[in-house]
Amino acid sequence: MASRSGYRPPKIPEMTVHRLSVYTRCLLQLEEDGVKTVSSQELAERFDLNSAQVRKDLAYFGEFGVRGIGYYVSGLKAELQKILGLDREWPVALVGFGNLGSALFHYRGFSRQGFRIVAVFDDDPGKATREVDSVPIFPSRDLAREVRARGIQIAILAVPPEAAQTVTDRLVAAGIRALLNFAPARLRVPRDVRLKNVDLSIELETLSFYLAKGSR
Amino acid sequence: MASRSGYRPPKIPEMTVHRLSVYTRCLLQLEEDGVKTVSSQELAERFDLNSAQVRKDLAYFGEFGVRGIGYYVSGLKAELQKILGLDREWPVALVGFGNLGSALFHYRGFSRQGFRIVAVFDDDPGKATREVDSVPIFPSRDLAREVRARGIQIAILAVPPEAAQTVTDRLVAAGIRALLNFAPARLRVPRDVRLKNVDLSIELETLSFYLAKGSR
DNA sequence: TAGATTGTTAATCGATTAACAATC
DNA sequence: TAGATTGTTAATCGATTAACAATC
Repeated sequence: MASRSGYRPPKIPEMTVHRLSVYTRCLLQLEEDGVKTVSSQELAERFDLNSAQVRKDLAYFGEFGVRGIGYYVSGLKAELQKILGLDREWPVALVGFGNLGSALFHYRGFSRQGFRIVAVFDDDPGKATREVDSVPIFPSRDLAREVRARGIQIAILAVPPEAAQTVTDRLVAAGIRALLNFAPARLRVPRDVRLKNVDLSIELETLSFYLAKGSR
Repeated sequence: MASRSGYRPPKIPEMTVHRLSVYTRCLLQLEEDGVKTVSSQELAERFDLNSAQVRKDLAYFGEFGVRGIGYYVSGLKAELQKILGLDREWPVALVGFGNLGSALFHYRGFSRQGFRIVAVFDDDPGKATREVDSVPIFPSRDLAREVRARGIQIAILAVPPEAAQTVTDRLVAAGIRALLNFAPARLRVPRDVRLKNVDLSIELETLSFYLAKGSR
Protein backbone atom coordinates (compact mmCIF):
# COMPACT_ATOMS: atom_id res chain seq x y z
CA MET A 1 0.00 0.00 0.00
CA ALA A 2 1.21 3.47 -0.87
CA SER A 3 2.02 5.68 2.05
CA ARG A 4 -0.29 8.63 2.26
CA SER A 5 1.86 11.00 4.28
CA GLY A 6 2.77 14.51 3.21
CA TYR A 7 0.83 16.30 0.48
CA ARG A 8 -2.83 16.99 0.98
CA PRO A 9 -4.86 18.59 -1.83
CA PRO A 10 -7.03 21.63 -0.96
CA LYS A 11 -10.06 20.37 0.87
CA ILE A 12 -13.17 20.32 -1.26
CA PRO A 13 -16.37 20.60 0.81
CA GLU A 14 -18.40 17.40 0.62
CA MET A 15 -21.44 19.42 -0.34
CA THR A 16 -19.53 20.74 -3.34
CA VAL A 17 -18.76 17.22 -4.55
CA HIS A 18 -22.38 16.30 -4.02
CA ARG A 19 -23.56 19.28 -6.05
CA LEU A 20 -21.05 18.53 -8.80
CA SER A 21 -22.79 15.21 -9.20
CA VAL A 22 -26.16 16.95 -9.34
CA TYR A 23 -24.92 19.44 -11.95
CA THR A 24 -23.61 16.58 -14.06
CA ARG A 25 -26.98 14.90 -14.25
CA CYS A 26 -28.58 18.15 -15.19
CA LEU A 27 -26.03 18.76 -17.92
CA LEU A 28 -26.61 15.25 -19.24
CA GLN A 29 -30.29 16.11 -19.56
CA LEU A 30 -29.63 19.51 -21.12
CA GLU A 31 -27.32 17.92 -23.68
CA GLU A 32 -30.02 15.40 -24.59
CA ASP A 33 -32.44 18.28 -25.00
CA GLY A 34 -30.04 19.91 -27.44
CA VAL A 35 -29.25 22.92 -25.22
CA LYS A 36 -25.82 24.30 -26.13
CA THR A 37 -25.00 26.73 -23.34
CA VAL A 38 -26.21 27.33 -19.81
CA SER A 39 -25.49 30.11 -17.31
CA SER A 40 -24.77 29.66 -13.63
CA GLN A 41 -28.07 31.43 -13.03
CA GLU A 42 -30.06 28.90 -15.08
CA LEU A 43 -28.27 25.98 -13.48
CA ALA A 44 -28.85 27.41 -10.00
CA GLU A 45 -32.57 27.95 -10.55
CA ARG A 46 -33.12 24.27 -11.21
CA PHE A 47 -31.92 23.37 -7.73
CA ASP A 48 -32.90 26.43 -5.72
CA LEU A 49 -29.28 27.45 -5.36
CA ASN A 50 -27.51 30.76 -5.67
CA SER A 51 -25.69 31.34 -8.93
CA ALA A 52 -22.56 32.35 -7.02
CA GLN A 53 -22.67 28.95 -5.36
CA VAL A 54 -22.56 27.22 -8.72
CA ARG A 55 -19.67 29.36 -9.93
CA LYS A 56 -17.78 28.84 -6.71
CA ASP A 57 -18.24 25.09 -6.81
CA LEU A 58 -16.82 25.01 -10.32
CA ALA A 59 -14.01 27.41 -9.44
CA TYR A 60 -12.48 24.84 -7.11
CA PHE A 61 -11.49 22.89 -10.20
CA GLY A 62 -10.78 25.43 -12.89
CA GLU A 63 -12.30 28.03 -15.20
CA PHE A 64 -14.87 26.37 -17.37
CA GLY A 65 -17.08 29.28 -18.38
CA VAL A 66 -17.05 32.05 -20.93
CA ARG A 67 -17.89 35.55 -19.76
CA GLY A 68 -21.01 36.93 -21.36
CA ILE A 69 -22.00 33.44 -22.54
CA GLY A 70 -22.05 30.98 -19.65
CA TYR A 71 -20.92 27.36 -19.95
CA TYR A 72 -20.93 25.11 -22.98
CA VAL A 73 -23.10 22.20 -21.91
CA SER A 74 -21.13 19.32 -23.36
CA GLY A 75 -17.80 20.87 -22.48
CA LEU A 76 -18.75 21.38 -18.85
CA LYS A 77 -20.38 17.96 -18.69
CA ALA A 78 -17.16 16.36 -19.89
CA GLU A 79 -15.09 18.33 -17.39
CA LEU A 80 -17.31 17.41 -14.46
CA GLN A 81 -17.43 13.77 -15.48
CA LYS A 82 -13.67 13.75 -15.50
CA ILE A 83 -13.49 15.41 -12.08
CA LEU A 84 -15.98 12.93 -10.64
CA GLY A 85 -14.27 9.98 -12.27
CA LEU A 86 -17.33 9.31 -14.42
CA ASP A 87 -15.39 9.46 -17.68
CA ARG A 88 -14.59 5.77 -17.35
CA GLU A 89 -16.27 2.56 -16.35
CA TRP A 90 -15.93 1.31 -12.80
CA PRO A 91 -16.26 -2.41 -12.25
CA VAL A 92 -18.32 -2.91 -9.10
CA ALA A 93 -18.94 -5.88 -6.84
CA LEU A 94 -22.42 -6.40 -5.45
CA VAL A 95 -22.32 -8.34 -2.20
CA GLY A 96 -25.65 -9.80 -1.12
CA PHE A 97 -28.33 -10.81 -3.58
CA GLY A 98 -31.50 -10.83 -1.51
CA ASN A 99 -34.37 -8.47 -2.14
CA LEU A 100 -32.29 -5.35 -1.77
CA GLY A 101 -29.30 -6.70 -3.68
CA SER A 102 -31.59 -7.73 -6.47
CA ALA A 103 -33.22 -4.30 -6.53
CA LEU A 104 -29.83 -2.62 -6.66
CA PHE A 105 -28.67 -4.98 -9.40
CA HIS A 106 -31.52 -3.88 -11.62
CA TYR A 107 -31.34 -0.24 -10.61
CA ARG A 108 -30.52 1.72 -13.74
CA GLY A 109 -29.00 4.72 -12.02
CA PHE A 110 -25.72 2.91 -11.43
CA SER A 111 -24.98 1.76 -14.95
CA ARG A 112 -26.13 5.07 -16.40
CA GLN A 113 -23.08 6.69 -14.83
CA GLY A 114 -20.65 3.97 -15.76
CA PHE A 115 -20.80 1.76 -12.70
CA ARG A 116 -20.94 -1.82 -13.93
CA ILE A 117 -21.75 -4.63 -11.58
CA VAL A 118 -19.38 -7.28 -12.84
CA ALA A 119 -19.64 -9.81 -10.02
CA VAL A 120 -22.31 -10.71 -7.49
CA PHE A 121 -21.57 -12.52 -4.25
CA ASP A 122 -24.05 -14.49 -2.22
CA ASP A 123 -23.73 -17.56 -0.05
CA ASP A 124 -27.19 -18.93 -0.71
CA PRO A 125 -26.34 -22.24 -2.45
CA GLY A 126 -29.32 -21.75 -4.74
CA LYS A 127 -27.86 -18.51 -6.03
CA ALA A 128 -24.16 -19.23 -6.23
CA THR A 129 -22.93 -21.11 -9.30
CA ARG A 130 -25.64 -19.29 -11.26
CA GLU A 131 -25.66 -15.94 -12.97
CA VAL A 132 -27.99 -12.98 -13.62
CA ASP A 133 -28.06 -11.11 -16.93
CA SER A 134 -24.69 -12.67 -17.79
CA VAL A 135 -23.15 -11.51 -14.50
CA PRO A 136 -21.70 -14.40 -12.50
CA ILE A 137 -22.78 -15.09 -8.92
CA PHE A 138 -20.08 -16.41 -6.61
CA PRO A 139 -20.03 -17.70 -3.06
CA SER A 140 -18.32 -15.19 -0.82
CA ARG A 141 -15.28 -17.41 -0.33
CA ASP A 142 -14.34 -16.45 -3.91
CA LEU A 143 -14.40 -12.78 -3.01
CA ALA A 144 -10.69 -12.06 -2.86
CA ARG A 145 -9.94 -14.02 -6.00
CA GLU A 146 -12.62 -12.37 -8.12
CA VAL A 147 -12.08 -8.86 -6.79
CA ARG A 148 -8.41 -9.09 -7.68
CA ALA A 149 -8.97 -10.83 -11.01
CA ARG A 150 -11.47 -8.20 -12.12
CA GLY A 151 -9.69 -5.16 -10.73
CA ILE A 152 -12.72 -4.20 -8.67
CA GLN A 153 -12.21 -1.18 -6.40
CA ILE A 154 -15.82 -0.45 -5.43
CA ALA A 155 -18.27 -2.72 -3.61
CA ILE A 156 -21.96 -2.32 -2.89
CA LEU A 157 -22.94 -4.02 0.34
CA ALA A 158 -26.48 -5.39 0.64
CA VAL A 159 -26.10 -8.20 3.15
CA PRO A 160 -27.89 -8.70 6.48
CA PRO A 161 -26.44 -6.51 9.24
CA GLU A 162 -24.98 -9.52 11.09
CA ALA A 163 -22.80 -10.40 8.12
CA ALA A 164 -21.79 -6.86 7.22
CA GLN A 165 -18.57 -6.48 9.22
CA THR A 166 -17.22 -9.91 8.28
CA VAL A 167 -17.83 -9.31 4.60
CA THR A 168 -16.36 -5.82 4.87
CA ASP A 169 -13.15 -7.16 6.39
CA ARG A 170 -12.84 -9.60 3.51
CA LEU A 171 -13.48 -6.91 0.94
CA VAL A 172 -10.90 -4.65 2.51
CA ALA A 173 -8.38 -7.49 2.63
CA ALA A 174 -9.06 -8.10 -1.05
CA GLY A 175 -8.13 -4.50 -1.82
CA ILE A 176 -11.50 -2.78 -2.13
CA ARG A 177 -11.08 1.00 -1.86
CA ALA A 178 -14.66 2.26 -1.63
CA LEU A 179 -17.78 0.80 -0.06
CA LEU A 180 -21.40 1.80 -0.51
CA ASN A 181 -23.13 0.21 2.46
CA PHE A 182 -26.86 -0.48 2.53
CA ALA A 183 -26.76 -2.75 5.57
CA PRO A 184 -28.06 -1.07 8.72
CA ALA A 185 -24.77 -1.56 10.57
CA ARG A 186 -21.89 0.63 11.68
CA LEU A 187 -18.85 -0.62 9.80
CA ARG A 188 -15.22 -0.14 10.69
CA VAL A 189 -12.84 0.28 7.80
CA PRO A 190 -9.21 1.42 7.57
CA ARG A 191 -8.68 5.12 7.10
CA ASP A 192 -7.78 4.77 3.43
CA VAL A 193 -11.01 2.99 2.50
CA ARG A 194 -13.91 5.30 1.64
CA LEU A 195 -17.20 4.30 3.20
CA LYS A 196 -20.63 5.79 2.52
CA ASN A 197 -23.65 4.55 4.38
CA VAL A 198 -27.07 4.70 2.83
CA ASP A 199 -29.62 4.64 5.57
CA LEU A 200 -32.99 3.70 4.15
CA SER A 201 -35.00 4.60 7.22
CA ILE A 202 -33.42 7.66 8.78
CA GLU A 203 -35.15 10.06 6.43
CA LEU A 204 -38.46 8.52 7.36
CA GLU A 205 -37.73 9.39 10.98
CA THR A 206 -36.98 12.99 10.17
CA LEU A 207 -40.20 13.14 8.15
CA SER A 208 -42.23 12.03 11.12
CA PHE A 209 -40.65 14.82 13.16
CA TYR A 210 -42.35 17.36 10.93
CA LEU A 211 -45.68 15.51 10.97
CA ALA A 212 -45.57 15.17 14.75
CA LYS A 213 -44.61 18.81 15.09
CA GLY A 214 -47.68 19.83 13.12
CA SER A 215 -49.93 18.04 15.57
CA ARG A 216 -48.11 19.07 18.74
CA MET B 1 -38.08 31.81 29.74
CA ALA B 2 -39.82 33.69 26.96
CA SER B 3 -43.07 35.41 27.71
CA ARG B 4 -46.15 33.67 26.39
CA SER B 5 -47.14 36.45 23.98
CA GLY B 6 -43.77 37.06 22.34
CA TYR B 7 -42.63 33.49 21.96
CA ARG B 8 -41.70 32.12 18.56
CA PRO B 9 -40.31 28.61 18.28
CA PRO B 10 -36.70 28.77 17.03
CA LYS B 11 -36.02 27.20 13.65
CA ILE B 12 -34.52 23.76 14.14
CA PRO B 13 -31.62 23.04 11.77
CA GLU B 14 -32.23 19.98 9.61
CA MET B 15 -28.93 18.54 10.76
CA THR B 16 -30.16 18.74 14.33
CA VAL B 17 -33.26 16.70 13.49
CA HIS B 18 -31.06 14.23 11.68
CA ARG B 19 -28.76 13.87 14.66
CA LEU B 20 -31.69 13.51 17.03
CA SER B 21 -32.64 10.45 15.06
CA VAL B 22 -29.09 9.14 15.32
CA TYR B 23 -29.00 9.76 19.08
CA THR B 24 -32.27 7.90 19.47
CA ARG B 25 -30.93 4.76 17.86
CA CYS B 26 -27.87 4.91 20.03
CA LEU B 27 -29.98 5.30 23.16
CA LEU B 28 -32.10 2.35 22.10
CA GLN B 29 -28.93 0.29 21.93
CA LEU B 30 -27.59 1.60 25.24
CA GLU B 31 -30.89 0.77 26.90
CA GLU B 32 -30.73 -2.78 25.57
CA ASP B 33 -27.20 -3.03 26.92
CA GLY B 34 -28.48 -2.03 30.35
CA VAL B 35 -26.64 1.30 30.47
CA LYS B 36 -28.46 3.69 32.80
CA THR B 37 -26.87 7.07 32.17
CA VAL B 38 -24.80 8.62 29.42
CA SER B 39 -22.98 11.93 29.18
CA SER B 40 -22.95 14.26 26.20
CA GLN B 41 -19.26 13.43 25.92
CA GLU B 42 -19.87 9.68 25.65
CA LEU B 43 -22.69 10.19 23.16
CA ALA B 44 -20.57 12.54 21.07
CA GLU B 45 -17.61 10.17 20.89
CA ARG B 46 -19.72 7.52 19.24
CA PHE B 47 -20.37 9.75 16.27
CA ASP B 48 -17.24 11.91 16.14
CA LEU B 49 -19.17 14.93 17.33
CA ASN B 50 -18.42 17.60 19.85
CA SER B 51 -20.13 17.21 23.21
CA ALA B 52 -21.35 20.81 23.02
CA GLN B 53 -23.06 19.89 19.78
CA VAL B 54 -25.02 17.16 21.51
CA ARG B 55 -26.04 19.44 24.35
CA LYS B 56 -27.03 22.20 21.97
CA ASP B 57 -29.12 19.84 19.82
CA LEU B 58 -31.00 18.72 22.91
CA ALA B 59 -31.33 22.24 24.26
CA TYR B 60 -33.56 23.21 21.35
CA PHE B 61 -36.24 21.06 22.93
CA GLY B 62 -35.75 21.31 26.66
CA GLU B 63 -33.52 20.43 29.58
CA PHE B 64 -33.15 16.68 29.73
CA GLY B 65 -29.91 16.27 31.63
CA VAL B 66 -28.74 16.27 35.21
CA ARG B 67 -25.62 18.27 36.04
CA GLY B 68 -22.83 16.10 37.30
CA ILE B 69 -24.58 12.96 36.03
CA GLY B 70 -25.47 13.24 32.36
CA TYR B 71 -28.67 11.91 30.86
CA TYR B 72 -30.82 9.02 31.96
CA VAL B 73 -30.82 6.72 28.95
CA SER B 74 -34.45 5.64 28.97
CA GLY B 75 -35.70 9.06 29.95
CA LEU B 76 -33.85 10.78 27.14
CA LYS B 77 -34.81 8.04 24.69
CA ALA B 78 -38.47 8.56 25.51
CA GLU B 79 -38.16 12.33 25.16
CA LEU B 80 -36.45 12.09 21.78
CA GLN B 81 -38.92 9.53 20.50
CA LYS B 82 -41.70 11.91 21.44
CA ILE B 83 -39.98 14.82 19.70
CA LEU B 84 -39.42 12.76 16.55
CA GLY B 85 -42.93 11.37 16.60
CA LEU B 86 -41.59 7.86 17.18
CA ASP B 87 -43.69 7.35 20.31
CA ARG B 88 -46.53 6.09 18.19
CA GLU B 89 -47.13 3.88 15.18
CA TRP B 90 -47.37 5.45 11.75
CA PRO B 91 -49.36 3.57 9.15
CA VAL B 92 -47.44 3.76 5.87
CA ALA B 93 -48.36 3.06 2.26
CA LEU B 94 -45.79 1.35 0.05
CA VAL B 95 -46.36 2.19 -3.58
CA GLY B 96 -44.60 -0.10 -6.06
CA PHE B 97 -43.81 -3.72 -5.31
CA GLY B 98 -41.02 -4.58 -7.70
CA ASN B 99 -37.54 -5.52 -6.53
CA LEU B 100 -37.02 -2.33 -4.59
CA GLY B 101 -40.51 -2.20 -3.14
CA SER B 102 -40.14 -5.77 -2.03
CA ALA B 103 -36.77 -5.03 -0.44
CA LEU B 104 -38.22 -2.05 1.40
CA PHE B 105 -41.20 -4.09 2.53
CA HIS B 106 -38.93 -6.58 4.23
CA TYR B 107 -36.50 -3.96 5.52
CA ARG B 108 -36.59 -4.13 9.28
CA GLY B 109 -35.40 -0.62 9.96
CA PHE B 110 -38.83 0.83 9.23
CA SER B 111 -40.92 -1.30 11.56
CA ARG B 112 -38.32 -1.08 14.30
CA GLN B 113 -39.15 2.61 14.67
CA GLY B 114 -42.89 2.17 14.49
CA PHE B 115 -43.47 2.63 10.77
CA ARG B 116 -45.94 -0.03 9.69
CA ILE B 117 -46.57 -0.73 6.05
CA VAL B 118 -50.31 -1.34 6.14
CA ALA B 119 -51.05 -1.26 2.42
CA VAL B 120 -49.09 -2.02 -0.72
CA PHE B 121 -50.03 -0.68 -4.14
CA ASP B 122 -48.99 -2.18 -7.45
CA ASP B 123 -50.68 -2.39 -10.81
CA ASP B 124 -49.16 -5.69 -11.86
CA PRO B 125 -52.29 -7.88 -12.11
CA GLY B 126 -50.32 -10.81 -10.73
CA LYS B 127 -49.64 -8.89 -7.53
CA ALA B 128 -52.89 -7.03 -6.93
CA THR B 129 -55.69 -8.97 -5.24
CA ARG B 130 -52.96 -10.79 -3.28
CA GLU B 131 -51.23 -9.99 -0.07
CA VAL B 132 -47.77 -10.27 1.55
CA ASP B 133 -47.31 -11.17 5.20
CA SER B 134 -50.97 -10.32 5.82
CA VAL B 135 -50.60 -6.90 4.21
CA PRO B 136 -53.04 -6.39 1.34
CA ILE B 137 -51.86 -5.44 -2.14
CA PHE B 138 -54.15 -3.12 -4.08
CA PRO B 139 -54.19 -1.78 -7.61
CA SER B 140 -53.31 1.89 -7.59
CA ARG B 141 -56.85 2.92 -8.50
CA ASP B 142 -57.78 2.02 -4.91
CA LEU B 143 -55.18 4.43 -3.56
CA ALA B 144 -57.42 7.26 -2.43
CA ARG B 145 -59.95 4.92 -0.86
CA GLU B 146 -57.41 2.92 1.13
CA VAL B 147 -55.27 5.87 2.16
CA ARG B 148 -58.33 7.56 3.61
CA ALA B 149 -59.78 4.44 5.14
CA ARG B 150 -56.53 3.60 6.92
CA GLY B 151 -55.59 7.13 7.92
CA ILE B 152 -52.27 6.88 6.10
CA GLN B 153 -50.21 10.08 6.12
CA ILE B 154 -46.86 8.72 4.92
CA ALA B 155 -46.07 6.98 1.64
CA ILE B 156 -42.94 5.25 0.41
CA LEU B 157 -42.56 5.52 -3.34
CA ALA B 158 -40.76 2.72 -5.18
CA VAL B 159 -42.24 2.86 -8.66
CA PRO B 160 -40.46 3.32 -12.02
CA PRO B 161 -39.50 6.95 -12.63
CA GLU B 162 -42.06 7.33 -15.45
CA ALA B 163 -44.90 6.58 -13.07
CA ALA B 164 -43.61 8.59 -10.13
CA GLN B 165 -45.25 11.96 -10.73
CA THR B 166 -48.64 10.50 -11.60
CA VAL B 167 -48.67 8.36 -8.50
CA THR B 168 -47.48 11.29 -6.40
CA ASP B 169 -50.34 13.47 -7.62
CA ARG B 170 -52.79 10.77 -6.62
CA LEU B 171 -51.19 10.34 -3.22
CA VAL B 172 -51.29 14.06 -2.60
CA ALA B 173 -54.91 14.23 -3.70
CA ALA B 174 -55.68 11.41 -1.28
CA GLY B 175 -54.25 13.47 1.56
CA ILE B 176 -50.74 12.08 2.00
CA ARG B 177 -48.60 14.51 4.00
CA ALA B 178 -45.10 13.03 3.70
CA LEU B 179 -43.38 11.14 0.90
CA LEU B 180 -40.18 9.12 0.95
CA ASN B 181 -39.23 8.83 -2.69
CA PHE B 182 -36.91 6.13 -4.02
CA ALA B 183 -37.73 6.69 -7.67
CA PRO B 184 -34.97 8.51 -9.55
CA ALA B 185 -37.26 11.37 -10.52
CA ARG B 186 -37.74 15.00 -9.50
CA LEU B 187 -41.19 15.22 -7.99
CA ARG B 188 -43.36 18.27 -7.58
CA VAL B 189 -45.52 18.41 -4.49
CA PRO B 190 -47.51 21.19 -2.82
CA ARG B 191 -45.68 23.25 -0.23
CA ASP B 192 -47.40 21.56 2.70
CA VAL B 193 -46.37 18.05 1.68
CA ARG B 194 -42.98 16.93 2.98
CA LEU B 195 -40.82 15.18 0.40
CA LYS B 196 -37.52 13.42 0.96
CA ASN B 197 -35.64 11.88 -1.92
CA VAL B 198 -33.40 8.90 -1.42
CA ASP B 199 -30.92 8.74 -4.24
CA LEU B 200 -29.37 5.31 -4.42
CA SER B 201 -26.62 6.22 -6.84
CA ILE B 202 -25.48 9.73 -5.99
CA GLU B 203 -23.24 8.55 -3.16
CA LEU B 204 -21.56 6.16 -5.54
CA GLU B 205 -20.70 9.09 -7.74
CA THR B 206 -19.16 11.03 -4.90
CA LEU B 207 -17.16 7.93 -3.95
CA SER B 208 -15.68 7.69 -7.41
CA PHE B 209 -14.59 11.33 -7.07
CA TYR B 210 -12.26 10.33 -4.26
CA LEU B 211 -10.95 7.27 -6.11
CA ALA B 212 -10.37 9.26 -9.27
CA LYS B 213 -8.71 11.99 -7.23
CA GLY B 214 -6.29 9.47 -5.80
CA SER B 215 -5.15 8.43 -9.25
CA ARG B 216 -5.08 11.92 -10.73
C1' DT C 1 -19.49 49.07 -28.49
C1' DA C 2 -23.46 47.45 -25.13
C1' DG C 3 -25.13 43.63 -22.74
C1' DA C 4 -24.31 39.52 -20.40
C1' DT C 5 -22.03 36.59 -17.40
C1' DT C 6 -17.93 34.93 -15.50
C1' DG C 7 -14.37 34.35 -11.62
C1' DT C 8 -13.28 36.22 -7.33
C1' DT C 9 -13.20 39.08 -3.26
C1' DA C 10 -15.60 40.80 0.64
C1' DA C 11 -19.74 40.60 3.59
C1' DT C 12 -23.04 37.82 5.68
C1' DC C 13 -25.02 34.14 7.72
C1' DG C 14 -25.39 29.97 10.25
C1' DA C 15 -23.46 26.13 12.41
C1' DT C 16 -19.81 24.27 15.34
C1' DT C 17 -16.85 24.60 19.22
C1' DA C 18 -14.73 26.52 23.51
C1' DA C 19 -15.42 28.15 27.80
C1' DC C 20 -17.56 28.52 32.14
C1' DA C 21 -21.01 29.62 35.79
C1' DA C 22 -24.62 26.86 37.64
C1' DT C 23 -25.65 22.90 40.09
C1' DC C 24 -26.34 17.87 40.79
C1' DT D 1 -17.75 19.37 50.13
C1' DA D 2 -15.16 17.92 45.59
C1' DG D 3 -15.83 16.24 41.17
C1' DA D 4 -18.52 15.92 37.20
C1' DT D 5 -21.38 17.51 33.74
C1' DT D 6 -25.04 20.31 32.30
C1' DG D 7 -27.12 24.47 29.76
C1' DT D 8 -25.77 28.58 27.65
C1' DT D 9 -23.06 32.42 26.06
C1' DA D 10 -19.33 34.03 23.35
C1' DA D 11 -15.73 32.94 19.91
C1' DT D 12 -14.61 30.55 15.89
C1' DC D 13 -15.04 28.48 11.74
C1' DG D 14 -16.82 27.46 7.30
C1' DA D 15 -20.18 27.88 3.87
C1' DT D 16 -23.35 30.84 1.37
C1' DT D 17 -24.40 35.10 -0.85
C1' DA D 18 -23.69 39.86 -2.67
C1' DA D 19 -21.11 42.70 -5.32
C1' DC D 20 -18.24 43.95 -9.02
C1' DA D 21 -14.14 44.35 -12.09
C1' DA D 22 -12.81 41.62 -15.97
C1' DT D 23 -13.98 40.26 -20.38
C1' DC D 24 -16.47 37.55 -23.92
